[in-house]
Amino acid sequence: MHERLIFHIDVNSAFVSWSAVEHLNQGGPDIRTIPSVVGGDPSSRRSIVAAKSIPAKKYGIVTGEPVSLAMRKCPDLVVVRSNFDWYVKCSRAFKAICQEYTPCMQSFSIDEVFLDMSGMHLIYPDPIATAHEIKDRIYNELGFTVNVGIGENKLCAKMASDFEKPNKVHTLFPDEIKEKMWPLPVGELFSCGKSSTKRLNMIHIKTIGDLAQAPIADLAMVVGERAAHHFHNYANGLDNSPVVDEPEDAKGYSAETTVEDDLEDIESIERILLAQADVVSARMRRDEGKCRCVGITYRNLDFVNKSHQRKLDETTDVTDVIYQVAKELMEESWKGEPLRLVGLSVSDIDRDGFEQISLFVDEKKEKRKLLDGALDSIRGKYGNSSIQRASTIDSNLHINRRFQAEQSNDSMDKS
DNA sequence: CTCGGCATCCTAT
DNA sequence: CTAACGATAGGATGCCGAG
Repeated sequence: MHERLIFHIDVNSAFVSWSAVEHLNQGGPDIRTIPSVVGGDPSSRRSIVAAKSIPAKKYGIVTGEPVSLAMRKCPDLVVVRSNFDWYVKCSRAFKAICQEYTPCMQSFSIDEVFLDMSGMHLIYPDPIATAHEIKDRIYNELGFTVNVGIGENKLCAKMASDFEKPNKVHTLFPDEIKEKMWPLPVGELFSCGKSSTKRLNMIHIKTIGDLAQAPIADLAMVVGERAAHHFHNYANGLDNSPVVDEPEDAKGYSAETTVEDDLEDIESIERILLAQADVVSARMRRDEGKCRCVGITYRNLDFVNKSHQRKLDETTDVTDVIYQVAKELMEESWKGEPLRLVGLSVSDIDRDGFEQISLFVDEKKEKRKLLDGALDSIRGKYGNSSIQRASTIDSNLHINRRFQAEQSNDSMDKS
């Protein structure tokens, strides 16, 4: 097999960039040039920083911290509410441009793609020039900047795109790994998070270079055999995972809700579970999946998480079945302490699409399926918020305030 | 010993 | 003074009991 050529393209501070373009369209300021953050509902005490501008970063503001803390670090901070519908449009436009350069593109998140440019030297003889062309086209046509990382595999391309920002092209080829990657703190290595960093620091591994040169047996003592090999490969720039251009089927669906007012009674909790069963099962039905496993999670005021799940006898996509199981699981597990978060998940998804044949048609079940189908088709026509079960309206006040996932490059900023 | 089932942990955007 | 803190997904790990 020949060597590969991979690009990783990452929108700089995606949510801030995209909100900046949106505000500029309406004659507002460019929030990229002032201390600003994007977060959830600004009126919520529990809103956190989803993305920050480069000027905001200079105040020590970090992604994931409470907006209230960020405002104390910088009293003039501009806080912008995230607009997920707009972000999806920006994301689509950005990916459409990227897709023009290769048939093999992997959407890695809302603001990141991998391009497999292998064997395209006849069309694009100069990869660095091509990367600049993509980057500049995105800026000229859409108004926001990206970084492009170039390497012989996905890991190197991704590490490279995280180098100096914004609006830059970087390479990380095999002969550059020692010079460009090894001096970095070990926590900068993709997939080396907080826990792994701490364990590796315990055996005096501080940089990616330290990690690359450590005996695998030493690594195994602190992170286990499997992770030891994984980290050894990554630190040496080794990765043969393919760019997967087909989106894969979801392995599970989940919803979780952090509430403004702590939950103290089972009725409030069940209202939320019903709302969650509704949205989760609708998403699963949209994808023509059925689940064999239902789970709940919850978090108390000390941030301690608990989860409880159960395998079902047969697969289901019926809202009410999922809700009933979730309710049972909650009753079995919750001891009555106040909660700040409740979640519902379905997994073990079956997509074969074969109806389970039963000689005795369950009439109740048929009716519930008809109901779900009717609700789904109305939602499909008029949008998700057009209809909801009466009993979920109250909890939807919280659902609608739900913060939308960050998924920008910001969480890769570690410095 | 291996596997399924489950709870928890870790990592990512 | 400290603590404050989101949604969603995928995978790893450890434990336990069954076969």
